[in-house]
Amino acid sequence: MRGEELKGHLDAMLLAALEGGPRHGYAVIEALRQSTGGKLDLPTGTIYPALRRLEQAGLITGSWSVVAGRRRRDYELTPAGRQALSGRRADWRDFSAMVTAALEGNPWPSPA
Amino acid sequence: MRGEELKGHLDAMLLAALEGGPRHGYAVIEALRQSTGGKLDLPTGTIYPALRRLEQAGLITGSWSVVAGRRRRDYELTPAGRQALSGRRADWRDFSAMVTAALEGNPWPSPA
DNA sequence: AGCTTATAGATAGTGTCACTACATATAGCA
DNA sequence: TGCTATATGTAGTGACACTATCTATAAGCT
Repeated sequence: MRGEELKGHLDAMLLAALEGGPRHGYAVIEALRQSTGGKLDLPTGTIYPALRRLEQAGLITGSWSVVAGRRRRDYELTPAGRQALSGRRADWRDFSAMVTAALEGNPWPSPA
Repeated sequence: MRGEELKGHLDAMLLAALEGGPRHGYAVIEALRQSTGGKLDLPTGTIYPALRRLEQAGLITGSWSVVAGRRRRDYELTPAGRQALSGRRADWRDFSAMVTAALEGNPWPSPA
């Protein structure tokens, strides 16, 4: 999966991955890997900065915990995050419909 | 339409806009505006550099002409461009299926 | 004891690319 | 004379997902 393609859509997917309940970064990676049948395999260098960005934006809140001797930062959707998620989903529907329309284009040529 | 969202998908749309026959940059903008019901309204600062990039990549070829006293650069798909277009269309189908899957996610929580 | 893998997090730096803002020029209309 | 549409172009910016690298613990294998 070429990197550029993802631009602008990552946040929506991260929020969606947290919709089912709190998750830490590593678990988000796995959740997305599972829900996309292995197609989306995000590097840690992508996910951790992105989660910070979402936290700073107030869309998720993080809290530290220690499980099996390993520290985790669990993230949870805020109300604003839930709202943002539904907005992003709508955006995606619009966007994908638009691109699909552009790719289907005009069956017959209408030359300038 | 936020700019970042488009990243990586613009080339496919430009190639698609040229599929019905040669077009110059300005006409490509209008073609995409029409085929997307006005949703995609590309600025000239986006389209002209992008067409250059595609030309340099060998996916389209351009030629100057003068119509009604105005000079135009008409672009046409090369065989490589047609091949690239069908590849990009397939990429888009995969990509959009992946994002949709990620956004639908898991209905019930499966906490880590 | 030593090695590898999985788990878990982080950051510095890079590269791509669509964008804004601006500049140029012709044609047609009011 | 000015405005709009047509037509192309460049310089510079900013966003952001990426690569590469680092730290650290636990579990499993040999």
